[in-house]
Amino acid sequence: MREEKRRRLEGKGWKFGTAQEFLRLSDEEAAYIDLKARLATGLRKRRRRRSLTQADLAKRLQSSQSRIAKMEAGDPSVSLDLLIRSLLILGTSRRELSRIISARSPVPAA
Amino acid sequence: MREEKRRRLEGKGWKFGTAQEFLRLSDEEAAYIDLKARLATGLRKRRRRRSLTQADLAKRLQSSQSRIAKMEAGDPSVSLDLLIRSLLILGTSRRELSRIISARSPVPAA
DNA sequence: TGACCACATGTCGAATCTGACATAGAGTCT
DNA sequence: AGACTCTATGTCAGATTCGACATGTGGTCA
Repeated sequence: MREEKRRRLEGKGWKFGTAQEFLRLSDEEAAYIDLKARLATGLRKRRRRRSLTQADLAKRLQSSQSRIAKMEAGDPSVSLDLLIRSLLILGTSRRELSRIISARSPVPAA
Repeated sequence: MREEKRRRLEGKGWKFGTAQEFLRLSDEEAAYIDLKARLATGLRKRRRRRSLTQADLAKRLQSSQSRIAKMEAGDPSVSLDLLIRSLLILGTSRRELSRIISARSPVPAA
């Protein structure tokens, strides 16, 4: 992504420089964040359903507890790529993935 | 991703060290590649529908022609993140996205 | 043939993302 | 209270991905 654009996601994460910028999230940015939140929730749900702790899951994914926490929080330092790879490793099918993405509610029943 | 795992995607890209490794793609890896291919095709389709050249699209996405080519080729140097962001910028809705991902055919009609 | 045009491929410095670690809540138990 | 468990948050070196550029390929014109 472009610096110019990146720069709007200043500092650690979502904090923007000015209030108007905060209110002026572009459509794509909003869609991106929404999508990330859905995947994040989907991941947490699937982890919980298996009664795994973040540490357990981290081991399976060859990652770390802190990164799992960030994934589930939709942290800006986490890419869609990592979220999706994690879901796939948990055995999520394309069909389920598609459901997570398109469900009317941000927290799909499945 | 882990080194150990990465290392299997040696050299430039998909080429594996040995033939058995090539034939032993794990389920997640296969799903990941399949997903990437779908998004790649979806992107190309949407670009073509708008009669844009790769260079045109690159301008819109604030990227470069070569990266667009790599995206559409599902090149290993391209992340799902970039592919999805590009689709979103092209106005692809979550619903369409979900369709691209789950369609029975790897090249969804829409 | 040569001059374009759209696309593919390779490389590279810079930007971003990741796993690991430390540490800090918050909840539960004795 | 202290000990323990699970989760959240901050940091950072190393790995990955990025845009940009150069260059190659194939097609279509005159």
